[in-house]
Amino acid sequence: MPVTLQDIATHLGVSVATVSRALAGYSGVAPATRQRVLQAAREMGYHPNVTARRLQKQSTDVIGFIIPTFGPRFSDPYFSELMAGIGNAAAEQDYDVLVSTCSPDTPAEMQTYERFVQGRRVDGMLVVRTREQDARIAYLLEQRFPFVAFGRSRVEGDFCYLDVDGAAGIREATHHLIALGHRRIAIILPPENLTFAHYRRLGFEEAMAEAGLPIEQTLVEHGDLTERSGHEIGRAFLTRDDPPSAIIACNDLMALGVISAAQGLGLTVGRDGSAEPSPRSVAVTGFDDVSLAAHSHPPLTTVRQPIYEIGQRISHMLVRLIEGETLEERHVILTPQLIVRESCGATAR
Amino acid sequence: MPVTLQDIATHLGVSVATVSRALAGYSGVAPATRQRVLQAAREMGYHPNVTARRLQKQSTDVIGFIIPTFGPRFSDPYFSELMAGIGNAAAEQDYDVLVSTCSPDTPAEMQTYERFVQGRRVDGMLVVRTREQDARIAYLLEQRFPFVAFGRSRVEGDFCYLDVDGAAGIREATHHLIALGHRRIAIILPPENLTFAHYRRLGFEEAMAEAGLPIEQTLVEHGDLTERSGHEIGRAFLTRDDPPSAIIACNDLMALGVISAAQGLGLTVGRDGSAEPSPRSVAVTGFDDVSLAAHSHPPLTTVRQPIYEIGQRISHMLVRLIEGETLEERHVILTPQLIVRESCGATAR
DNA sequence: CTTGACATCTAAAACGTTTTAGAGTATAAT
DNA sequence: ATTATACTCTAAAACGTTTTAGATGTCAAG
Repeated sequence: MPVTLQDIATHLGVSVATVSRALAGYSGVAPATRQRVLQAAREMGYHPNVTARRLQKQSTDVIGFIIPTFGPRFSDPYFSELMAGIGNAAAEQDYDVLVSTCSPDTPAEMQTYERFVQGRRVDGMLVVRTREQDARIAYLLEQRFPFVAFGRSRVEGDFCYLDVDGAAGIREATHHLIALGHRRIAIILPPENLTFAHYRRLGFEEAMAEAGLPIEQTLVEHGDLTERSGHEIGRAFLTRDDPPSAIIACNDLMALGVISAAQGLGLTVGRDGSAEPSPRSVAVTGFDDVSLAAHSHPPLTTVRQPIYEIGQRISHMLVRLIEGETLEERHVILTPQLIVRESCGATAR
Repeated sequence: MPVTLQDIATHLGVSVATVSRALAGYSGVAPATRQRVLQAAREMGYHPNVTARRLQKQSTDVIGFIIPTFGPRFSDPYFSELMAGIGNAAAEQDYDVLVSTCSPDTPAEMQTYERFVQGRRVDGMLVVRTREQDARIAYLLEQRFPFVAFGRSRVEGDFCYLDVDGAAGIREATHHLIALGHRRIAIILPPENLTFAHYRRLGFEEAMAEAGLPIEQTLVEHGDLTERSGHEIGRAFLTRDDPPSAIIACNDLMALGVISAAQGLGLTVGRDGSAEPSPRSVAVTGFDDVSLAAHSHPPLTTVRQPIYEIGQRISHMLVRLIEGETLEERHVILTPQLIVRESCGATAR
């Protein structure tokens, strides 16, 4: 029993068309009539039915966002912040966000994309955690469906993306550790199929090469981006006979796991009083700068990517794309910033 | 140019009605015809237009979830896990989830609820982080709009909710600390207007009273649930002349903040070797058991609420409510479980 | 040979909006 | 007085589906 245009029209003795245009603010309706319509709409508590409007307009003003969740229990501050950025920017532009969660690279994930796209539930998609071979991107390209990716991919064809220069970020972090005297540096990379794993490895390799340092392959591991994974791999590194003096984790969650593993082994994270790297201490760096990073103990040296702003920006880009406006930049690369805190031992405790 | 029922109908020389019923699996269409329709639909790549279907059915099969975000930058592993639970359960029941983010208790928040409800964008709402006086709940009740709350509220009127017995959880945590010899116990409560703050305070008061211990009001503070807040308040507690020997934080994020503050002050969190509480150590407990809790250093003693399952359950309850099925229980209270780890000093380091 | 029952199908209405094409009526210009 | 020009309004189509009411044909029972 919600009030419809028809209700207002009959109540006022005019046609639905007139009511519609009066409310839409079109010209071609007498000021007096418009006032009457506006008032009646207010009094009768009219609220447009978006479904009907969507059917007519053949667009939904909704964007889709499918969160790749590892495992059923999924907990990551990174995504809540990204979500906030996406949601707020979308709301500003009068768009809604339809969200779903799926394990990456599964049939269920592709089905969800199809559900969103084929059912025309959304006008465009946001793709995050891009993969080297990304079936989602291939599919969206093939369907010629509007989308913006956070991250690059090897997939054939051009598409809009925003990415952070992970190579530069890790390069800087590595340089920093080298400058602090570290020579044996371990790295915990993201899962190999994710595009950003490639760039982060690259940055590490470049920095080590520039410094003329060899890379020991046994000090290069892939984690799954959880603190648990960081804990396990970190512990494995640190209990070797020849442990590294520094560990680069490719996201903050894993870095926090490494810190906890190190402390569990009685090691000091960061500076332990000696000027040089010592066997009783280990330097740790992360990537992301989630809000926990600043409040861990010791505070985490990390590479900051502005997650919230990234959410906003890809949201904006997608809306522009949907509305057919030309994008000033179809490919955006952001340079992340090294945030030096105490976990690498650079500053006093 | 997506394929419509009409397209199939003309292609096959039958009416849209027949195509529709054939696809819907209704009786009243000859088996042979049904086969022809099914095949044509497959070949032509037909996908129903959900918007049209929604308009006809007058329902959307979408549930709404508005995340209360403190501050623009918002980062909480708790919500990503809740979201995963809600999303997965919804998907199982062929429902979609429309998500938005708003600062709690603002006009913008109410507008978003109105937007969802009045525009009939969703068939029901999920309300989380309930407040003592909750305008959202009052509004939904007044509109007679289906919703399920995670948490109780003082508002007039009956509604469906699921809640965790926070009083019991904090009572147990407090008992545990008392049993370990703690007498001066501080607590960092959630913001006062949130309903669960009330119950958690209650649990604390009950446990202290049972043990015949006085509550010092200067050791009772309200935080804002961020690690930052935990850090600040924890530091304030610990730099007093008469610091508490234990601090109960009402969520894990704040507890992690407290731990980092304590360690920053050179204190040991958990056991420091002595059998009794010592001035060089402090016990810390949290609430939630987010996945970080198990991997912090020391691992966090906390009260576990099964966040993922809670998400699933409220999602299920809401769908039942929407579909007019009778709920076995309109009010569910879950008993949380104390998880003893090392941050309270009970187990060896 | 009816009559009714049944199976199969279709036309048309309905959902609530926007928009196109045009009708009707003033007012101004010729 | 006629024509043109706004101006204001409306009827109707359209969006793609579901569903109601009814049409048509077949067959069996009477």
